[in-house]
Amino acid sequence: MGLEGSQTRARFIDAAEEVLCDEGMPGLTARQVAAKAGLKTQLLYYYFRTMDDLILALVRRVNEHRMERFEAALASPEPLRALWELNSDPSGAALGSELTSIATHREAIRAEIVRSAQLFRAKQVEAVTKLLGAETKNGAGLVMIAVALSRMIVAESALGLTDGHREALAIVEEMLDRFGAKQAG
Amino acid sequence: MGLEGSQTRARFIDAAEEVLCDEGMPGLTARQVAAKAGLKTQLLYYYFRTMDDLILALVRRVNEHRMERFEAALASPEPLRALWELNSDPSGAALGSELTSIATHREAIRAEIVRSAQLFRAKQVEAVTKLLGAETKNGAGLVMIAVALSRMIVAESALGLTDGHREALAIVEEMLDRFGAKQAG
DNA sequence: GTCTATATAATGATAGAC
DNA sequence: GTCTATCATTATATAGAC
Repeated sequence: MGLEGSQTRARFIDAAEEVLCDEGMPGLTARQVAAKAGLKTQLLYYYFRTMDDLILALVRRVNEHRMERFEAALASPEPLRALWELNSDPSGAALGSELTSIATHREAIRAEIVRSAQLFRAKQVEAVTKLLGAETKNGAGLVMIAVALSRMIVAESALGLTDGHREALAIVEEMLDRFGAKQAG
Repeated sequence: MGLEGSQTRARFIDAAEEVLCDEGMPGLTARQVAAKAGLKTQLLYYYFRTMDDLILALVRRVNEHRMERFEAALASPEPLRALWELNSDPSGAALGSELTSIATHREAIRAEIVRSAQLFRAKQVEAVTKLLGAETKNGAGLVMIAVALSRMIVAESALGLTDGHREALAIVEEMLDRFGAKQAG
């Protein structure tokens, strides 16, 4: 059984994703990942040369998941709202923020994260621009606002800080209703 | 000379602010702060019982600075634009993001950060609502969007990821022009 | 492939001399 | 107040037995 397709290897990546979601980047240590996987810390270094290697594999995994969920959202009956909900999903938004944090502090992984973020943004902008059609000529700007807003709301909510969230969500709802109506009609 | 008013104590806090700006939360260690201050690591524990104590003092300092700059922005000839620029200032926006990160990972300091974030948001919402007057009934929502957007743009720019930034800034500029014109007229 | 044992560096923090 | 010396803990990572 090769290293690439190994089930044990996959368990480490699964555990890393869980840890990143629950504890964020500071918790992403060899010990915590191995503990979550129920495996020995030293075994991790049999499957991954370094922690950066594990994190790189994790980043690729997170991006694949994100892309799958993105395609599913596009196929839903109300794609704009589904996209907003995808971005607002606590675990998804948290992972997005943590990826930015990882990219900031780990040079070795930065390029991969930036590249995949660019790809994901391009896909989202393309989809939103198409969905909005003649409604606006600035789909990219709206995507930026939606992504930034959803991430901040999720991060702050985790702290119990919700001031202004209701009002911001009202703006989003108004736009979704307006554009959703145009799509349906 | 008491501990509170000590100049050496202030040097540690200065150094901590620099480190937080340059390296982010992972770099905020006793050794790095002391090195930046040009002082011994152990001396830090004479002035601060624990690292959390130092970080708490830093949080209070950052908030004071932020409030001062906020008041200055309000007094400027174009307050809305000055507020946007305050939020978009790389060091200010980076500190805002790092404070959220600290609050997420350090329970002991969370309450202080959340409280000051609530205070700052309330002040910003009050000011923007007043400045916009009859233009909008949702100043809080606009403040949320502006803060979230500026933080994300600053964080991404530091990674060399600028896709969509121009388009998002165009939306902000359009609104500043519109509301600025109403103020002037 | 998985284990025990260990190397090395960094972390927060304390004791006690001066 | 500042110093030297030190400790316990955790980090990444490796060596070698089985």
